[in-house]
Amino acid sequence: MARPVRKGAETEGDVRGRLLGSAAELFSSKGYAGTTVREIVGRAGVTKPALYYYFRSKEGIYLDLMRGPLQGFLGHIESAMKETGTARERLARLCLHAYDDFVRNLSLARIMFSIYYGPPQGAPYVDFDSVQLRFQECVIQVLKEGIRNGEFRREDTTDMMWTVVGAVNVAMELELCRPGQRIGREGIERMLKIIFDGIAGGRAAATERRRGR
Amino acid sequence: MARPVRKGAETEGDVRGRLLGSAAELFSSKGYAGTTVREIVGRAGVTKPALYYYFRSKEGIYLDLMRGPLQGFLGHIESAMKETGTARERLARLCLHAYDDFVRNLSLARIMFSIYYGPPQGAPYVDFDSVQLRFQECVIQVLKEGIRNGEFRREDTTDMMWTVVGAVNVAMELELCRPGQRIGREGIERMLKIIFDGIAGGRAAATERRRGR
DNA sequence: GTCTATATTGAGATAGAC
DNA sequence: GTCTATCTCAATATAGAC
Repeated sequence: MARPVRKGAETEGDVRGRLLGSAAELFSSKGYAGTTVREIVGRAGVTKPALYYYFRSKEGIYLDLMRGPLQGFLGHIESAMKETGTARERLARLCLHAYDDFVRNLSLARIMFSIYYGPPQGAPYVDFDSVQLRFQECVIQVLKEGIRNGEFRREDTTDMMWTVVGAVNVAMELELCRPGQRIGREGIERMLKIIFDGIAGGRAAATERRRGR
Repeated sequence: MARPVRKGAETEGDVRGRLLGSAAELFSSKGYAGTTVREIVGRAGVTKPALYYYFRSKEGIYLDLMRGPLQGFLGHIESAMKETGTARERLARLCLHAYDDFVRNLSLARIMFSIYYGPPQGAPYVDFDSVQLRFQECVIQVLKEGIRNGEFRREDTTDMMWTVVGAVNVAMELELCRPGQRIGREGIERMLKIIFDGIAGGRAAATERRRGR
């Protein structure tokens, strides 16, 4: 044998890719401040100058790591919004797309989650908020369509949106802290059914409302 | 003037209390690994040996900080379970107690949240899970009572529980990342109404179900 | 591009005076 | 109990050879 050929057969192959993969796992399992560049390069099988060559710093590799999945998520919800169907179907698809994206990038999602909801740990600023906001806007938009066509009651769409977002979030959170006991896609659909029934419009709900006022 | 009298007039007064307060704010705003003991003692107006005297280490002050609120939370939900009323009322009270407790200890809640759902950041292990599990058990217990007395449909209580927990969590998360735009107690009550309507039993829902099968 | 070797800073923790 | 002074080690980052 000549020297060990690692290119192609590896998860990433090149040094840059191995560094990104290593950083993702370590940031995800120990946090940003809790991870050292020694560990990152050690797990990637290279030395420190390699990291400082490809990325300019610890902050640099962190930022490079975040950008991809965030852009991907935005793209996926935009294309999910183009699909057709009832409001219930479209909302379910939107939520499941978000959940699938989350599970696909579970490692990075964990560190994003902990920095978005928790302390920044000294990590450089990343605008998670605008992504979250865009998702909420999409949910509200479909809810309003559902109200217009009579699928949902004519009530506060913000409240409805938060309830829907809560269901998706709780499925994600369960995936983070108790993967065994996860709700999964089917669980999300069952939670959404409960919520949709709770905000249902149409005959029964309409008469009930007229009676109530 | 003699030397500045700080006792009593301070938030905490004694050195130990000032150290705890300082650590709470710093862990909350910078994470466990992102906070240094120099910062903790600096903000508390004392020097390092004082911290190592009262607590044995950085891990020690962190653990002392977590224990109180966690025990308090457990106590509050147990006493909330003793109160009476309809299942809807009891569930709402349970959720609002949890939310109130969260808001009351917002600083610590932030760091708990980020370590429970995210990477441990090198912080020593704390059993957040059993507290969360106990809350979930309580929700399920009241849901089952609601099914027995006809308030709720006879369906999967786990799905119902997750939907309820999702609503509470989303209110907490909003408090963490966008305090201005918070849903608050009233928002939780409105979300719960949606969910309760979605799982409602009684006359209408009962006939609907008999028809559906 | 990737290494060895090292600079520099600041981390957690402690000895010992008062 | 609280301080000054200091230990030890590991952190991020870089210089410069190959």
